[in-house]
Amino acid sequence: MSPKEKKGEITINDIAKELNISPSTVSRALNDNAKISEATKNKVKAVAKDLGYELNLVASSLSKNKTNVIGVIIPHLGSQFFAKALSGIQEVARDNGYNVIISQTNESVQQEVEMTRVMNSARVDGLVCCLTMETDNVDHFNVFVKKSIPVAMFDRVSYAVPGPKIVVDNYEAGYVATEHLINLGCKRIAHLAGAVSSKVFEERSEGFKDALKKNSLPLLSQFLLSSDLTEQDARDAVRLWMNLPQRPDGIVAASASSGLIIASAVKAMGIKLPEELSIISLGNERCNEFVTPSLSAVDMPGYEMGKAAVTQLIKCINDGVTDSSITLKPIQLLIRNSSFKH
Amino acid sequence: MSPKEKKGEITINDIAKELNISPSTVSRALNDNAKISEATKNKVKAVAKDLGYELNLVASSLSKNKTNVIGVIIPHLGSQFFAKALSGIQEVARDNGYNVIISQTNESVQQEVEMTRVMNSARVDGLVCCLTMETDNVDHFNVFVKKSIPVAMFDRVSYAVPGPKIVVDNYEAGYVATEHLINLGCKRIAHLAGAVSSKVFEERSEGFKDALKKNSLPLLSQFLLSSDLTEQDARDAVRLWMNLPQRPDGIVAASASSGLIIASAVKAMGIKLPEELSIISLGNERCNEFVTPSLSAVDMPGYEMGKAAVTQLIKCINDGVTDSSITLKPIQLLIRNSSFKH
DNA sequence: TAAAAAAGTGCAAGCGCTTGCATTAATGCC
DNA sequence: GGCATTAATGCAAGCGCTTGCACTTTTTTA
Repeated sequence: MSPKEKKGEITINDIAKELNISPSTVSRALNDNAKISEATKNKVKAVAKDLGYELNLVASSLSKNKTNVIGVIIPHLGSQFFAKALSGIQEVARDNGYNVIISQTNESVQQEVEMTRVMNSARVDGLVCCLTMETDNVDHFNVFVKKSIPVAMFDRVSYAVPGPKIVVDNYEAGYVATEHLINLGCKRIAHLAGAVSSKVFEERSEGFKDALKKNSLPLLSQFLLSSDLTEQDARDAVRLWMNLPQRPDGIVAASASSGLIIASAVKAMGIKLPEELSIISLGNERCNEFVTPSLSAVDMPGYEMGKAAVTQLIKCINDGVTDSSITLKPIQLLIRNSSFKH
Repeated sequence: MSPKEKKGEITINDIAKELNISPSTVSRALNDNAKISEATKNKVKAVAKDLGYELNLVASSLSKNKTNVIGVIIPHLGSQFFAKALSGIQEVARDNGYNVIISQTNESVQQEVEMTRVMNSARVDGLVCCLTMETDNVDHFNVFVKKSIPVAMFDRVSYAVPGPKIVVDNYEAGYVATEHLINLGCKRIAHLAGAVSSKVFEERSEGFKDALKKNSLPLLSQFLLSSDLTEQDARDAVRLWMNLPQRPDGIVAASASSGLIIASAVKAMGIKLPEELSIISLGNERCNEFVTPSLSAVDMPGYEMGKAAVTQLIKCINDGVTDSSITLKPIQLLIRNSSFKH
């Protein structure tokens, strides 16, 4: 094995030796530095290609004190909303020359804290994250704030951390969905809400309530349920509502998956959708098109949120951290067969 | 701004100065090197914590010539199967002290080539990937092979690249699914297959054909269609089949999403599922439970494949590249309401 | 045509950490 | 009590690239 192959890695020094010039010239040539003559650049590039040289990003990062890496911390990788968001994140990052390293918290605050530590160690140039449901203390982001490493948050955000926030107008989502049911003639609308501690779900609830109020419809206390939106929660809610003497004639589900479960549970009870009951969910999944009846939904633009988050993040990386806050609209109302004109 | 804060980063030198010892001792102490006394270790760790020191992985990687990063190249981040796989990949990686950097090819070979270049530049310690549908030339992986950087492939793999291969037994999937329909009494079973160029789909087809043969059922040529499994392809297949004088009484769809579309298209034609026609798809999605009738499927264990891929990869990183090839079984047959006893 | 400006390269330090080897201090042995 | 071990620490080079500054050569300007 010749010494050149020992490490299997070609460096700028190899190129330099080959051409009898200095490594600094090689570096500058490869980076298209204006001070290097075209002739030299061409020679260098040719040899680089010849030898199969590929920039060592690790070394480059160290000396430039910039990694060109964006860290992503999200609750799950497996769920549709986040998968979409991640896809958007990765695309924009790639287009701007950034790599992205990922991590999932599984809704555990402890994991979230741990992951910020890892991201810090990796010296990411920026962070995009969606907080855990339980996160209220956000001190673990201080490391980044102190170093002016921008942190962009989307969906579940905290205004206690400076940096871009990308959210959808959850209030409007709740409002629009509810109003849609009202326009169809529903009079007794129920809402399965998410944990009150979460801004996202609180706002959706507010939108729901205001839509009722604006339309002079009463809000029955049993018709507004808060939960963790687990499968069991959804089933319990359905059981409770459907055993009421006065059943609801419309349901607004706070999440895509709870909507799906509610619809399925209701159907299992033999209740006719949408004739006896209209359903709409806040958050759309591909499923919604395929179930019978297809499920109306307010679309939450995960992909767009991901893109927007990174776009803003990169702006901050380049121009310094700012507090830009983007509320994505319009939220698309997808009217399908689960909501019906009474 | 004091000089210590200028960079905002605490280094081992800062700790060394604070304690009047050498940086090497600090480094060793932090790494729990046996040659360092407990007393020193404790002092060092205390000061490190005090100053808020966090290892600079970039510098560490450079000097150790090991990044502890695993690169992932997959077709999409947004699709359910890959999202699951990614989730498994990330978990195992994290548990073993690896970070993962991601990229998606969008089924473009050119992107795939580009991404291998990026991963090489990032000096990943290992690569896990699922090839593009169109990938036949795999020369772009040679860089890694030459450097003995292990490459683990899952689902869509190439045996031309050394390293672990994680696949499901696609033949068995096709076989089992078909047999299930046969056991229900289906006599005229059709199959919408994927591109023949793909091993995955070819094997599923083979399983389908063999199941028919084994059970002495004829294979009608119009009943075996190859396609790219797009939405349009699925609709076309349904139209063709349902206009036949002798309609099929069972359909095996080569993918989860085509199965969903087939079921939906068939229902739209007023055909009764599962009374007139049984459907099963190779690949399961959450949707399948929620559609009516719920869709039977052979489950493809994405999450497990992801985990297995990284597990094998890390084994290779530690012990050298080997060609371990894992075929995941048993594939789970999820019998739901779309397949019915005739 | 001499002086000034511009163009093109090279030198060498530095990014923060790791590690082989040398050095010193402490302990054990006969 | 002198010598060989062992334990604990420091030195300094090196990982591969970047970059401020110095230097040389060429071109421009008056």
